Amino acid sequence: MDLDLRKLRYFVAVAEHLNFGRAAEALHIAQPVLSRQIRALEAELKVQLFDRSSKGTVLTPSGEQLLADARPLLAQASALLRRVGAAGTFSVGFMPGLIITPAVRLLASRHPGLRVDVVRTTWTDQVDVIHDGRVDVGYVRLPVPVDGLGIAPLSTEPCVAVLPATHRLAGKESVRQADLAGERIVHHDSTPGIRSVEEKLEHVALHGGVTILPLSTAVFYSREDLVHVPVEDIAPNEVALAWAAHRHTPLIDDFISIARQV
Amino acid sequence: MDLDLRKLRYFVAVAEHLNFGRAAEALHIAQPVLSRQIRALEAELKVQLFDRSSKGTVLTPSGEQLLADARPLLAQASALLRRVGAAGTFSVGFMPGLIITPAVRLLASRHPGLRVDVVRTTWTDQVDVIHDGRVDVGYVRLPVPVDGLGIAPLSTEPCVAVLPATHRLAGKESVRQADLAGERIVHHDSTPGIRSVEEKLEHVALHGGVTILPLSTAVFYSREDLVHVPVEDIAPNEVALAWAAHRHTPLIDDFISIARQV
DNA sequence: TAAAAATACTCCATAGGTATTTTAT
DNA sequence: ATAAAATACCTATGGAGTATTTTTA
Repeated sequence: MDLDLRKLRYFVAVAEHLNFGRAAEALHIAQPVLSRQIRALEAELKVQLFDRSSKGTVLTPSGEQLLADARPLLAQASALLRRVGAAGTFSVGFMPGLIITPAVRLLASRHPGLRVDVVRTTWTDQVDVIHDGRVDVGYVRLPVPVDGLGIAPLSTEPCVAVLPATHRLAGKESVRQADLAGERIVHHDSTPGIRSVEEKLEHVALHGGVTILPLSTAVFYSREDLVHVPVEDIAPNEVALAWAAHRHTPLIDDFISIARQV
Repeated sequence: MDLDLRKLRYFVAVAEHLNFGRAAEALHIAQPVLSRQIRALEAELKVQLFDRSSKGTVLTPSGEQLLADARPLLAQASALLRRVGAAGTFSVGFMPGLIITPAVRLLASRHPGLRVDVVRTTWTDQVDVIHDGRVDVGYVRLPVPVDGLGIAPLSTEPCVAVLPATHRLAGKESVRQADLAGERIVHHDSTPGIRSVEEKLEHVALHGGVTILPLSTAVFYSREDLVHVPVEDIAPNEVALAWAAHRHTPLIDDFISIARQV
């Protein structure tokens, strides 16, 4: 009748290891238990999930199908657990540089007794915190993977180039992308070891590179030895509010309308 | 460790009835069992879900919070069950009047061995079939409640007024909304007992009313005794492809790109 | 006193464990 | 012979039932 999330979790482990013994080890249970549970799951679903041939275990098409649904379901379940634990508090995620105080204040004033938390996010976890229930809504910088999210665009802001105060372009009113050709541009992905904006700026200051940031981020992290110059021909950065698409609570709806107004 | 969906289902029943005895009856279990299960759930979650005062049972804030997450989670779980049962087939929903054959053919030709089903939907269930797993993707007519859906706009088409061949406006090249003032306009919602386009048209033919339909729908259901005339000043109807936002399978991605091209 | 929920108890299905067997390379 | 999964068998947890008690309007 009801799906058993424990069995589903076991199934995902087997699907990931494609080996009952190692999956059982990862799950901290004995291998025969796992074999039996997967067989039970197959019986309950009336579907074969794995082909256990001698040369290894592989997913059947039904198994692939189940796996595609199983992961988000388990994620949603654990998000539910996290949220129930934090009931009575409303959490708002935000990327560095974004000012969310007015909206948060307004929400708090409208709902006396509600505790409102703010959670600073990064490029890498700005959507994760929404999916896993750490926040109810998040201010994100687009583009983001929109699967499973509701999105309300809020504002756009120009991008600036951040460079050492001694840089040849430092005094300019504005620059174009072409002016930056040949510069050492510091990206999150391209430069290993760079995990935060602070580190990015440190890198720029140390090695005389350049990095591109949304204006508010550049202002937020401004340093004496660095300056920023608007880049004319880069698409402006878009800020949006995002939430788990399937959720519908009065608080979330309320916050969305507040964020749109502010 | 793992959330128990059975207990969650019990919880939703109690939350809906706000009475353990009646909820137990609806669940076909004994009342003491339900009391014990809810207490167990509260213990597992370390949260009180109901205030059981003498004058009745009410949800606590934590309970409200849980309820908001519980319903979509249970819906997703039952959608999962439905989909696993239908593994190996890909189902496409469509509203009447939409031509989906080329896209369906193309998908089938690209995936030999795949069974492709088509499911005719209505205004009222065009998104339900996506959420409950009866279809993998659906051609929908906007606007739809977008929560939990991924949407890809496909095309727009003009709206036409459908009226009896004998109507005073029947011969016109086109009409404006003002021309229809004073006519008996047949809507889905406003006219009780109207459940399908066929019934709507029957109503129009019988009582000399008028109804507004997207062009393709009017053509699809054309009858000898009815004619249709473009309405200039109604926003064109938008057709989109929609799918469960959290799902990501190669087949869905493939169909999306096919639908966009066709 | 009546209605609603909780408690006491019994029974059984099933998850988990260890030891062992089957199966295919 | 070895590795991987399945089977056999045991224990204990926990779900479901009935009968009963507690609580409060």
